[in-house]
Amino acid sequence: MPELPEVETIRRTLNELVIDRRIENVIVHWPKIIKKPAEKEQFIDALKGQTFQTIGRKGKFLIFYTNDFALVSHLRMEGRYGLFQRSDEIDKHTHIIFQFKDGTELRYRDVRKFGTMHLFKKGEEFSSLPLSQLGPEPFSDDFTNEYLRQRFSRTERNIKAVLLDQTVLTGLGNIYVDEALFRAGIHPERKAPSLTTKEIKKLREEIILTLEEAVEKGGSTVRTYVNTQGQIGMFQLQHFVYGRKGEPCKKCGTLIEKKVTAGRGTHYCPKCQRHKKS
DNA sequence: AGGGATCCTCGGTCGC
DNA sequence: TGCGACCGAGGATCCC
Repeated sequence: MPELPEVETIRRTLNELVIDRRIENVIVHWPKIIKKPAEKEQFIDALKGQTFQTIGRKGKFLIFYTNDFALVSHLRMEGRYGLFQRSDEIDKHTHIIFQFKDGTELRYRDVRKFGTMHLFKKGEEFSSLPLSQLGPEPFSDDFTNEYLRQRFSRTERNIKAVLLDQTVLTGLGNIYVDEALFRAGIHPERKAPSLTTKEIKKLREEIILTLEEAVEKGGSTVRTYVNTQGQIGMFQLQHFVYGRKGEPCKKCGTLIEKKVTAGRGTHYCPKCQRHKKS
């Protein structure tokens, strides 16, 4: 499930692979991935003849910029891109193909078909969903302690749910929320408004540090059973809690627990993240 | 406001 | 032991 560090790693890799390549044709095997425009033919016609200029990112969204368009792509759980030769065998989970003049092609694979693509005229991509409602990037100047305090104060939800909410902060998913909460010593079921000023400061620091370290390691590789080219992150080796249920805490030795919180599998150390009643 | 349903497939588990 | 049936995971959006 790619989150900010994985998407950033993919962005950097794709920038090397597809910039300056001109799209000769687009093949769509599963149209439901394309949410905008409504008809796949419009999507195909718009992109034919366009050249990839740069690739941006907002939270977990990739934004492919061409001469006239911004293609907003979300990988959800298992979406992945790869550059292939046209003669390479096509995997059954390949749903969208961007063919280039030189015989190479960018393929989008997605076993669960949960990923989405929205095509906008360049400049209009931030004005409507899915990008319009996103909160600040964790690395931006807008992501301050005071901002977090305000957002936490006007909800009754627990901190896990709030940090997963992309309108609060964009880029965190299940892995990095669990990791940041552990590193900040905060129980995932604490009510967001119960966090002290000191805890908010620590949490903000650990969110940034965790993401920075993860980007540096190329992200986390979880469930690597289908290994396409590239993008093999190593940050999973640094995980304190995610995917470590039943294993000893790296700080205190207590066994890591997992339970469902905010509808998500949630990993935590019951000792390092003791639940303080609010 | 916030919790639930929805979209998908496949690996894992259950039960015969 | 073999195999079909069923369940759950998971991000964002829509629904209520």
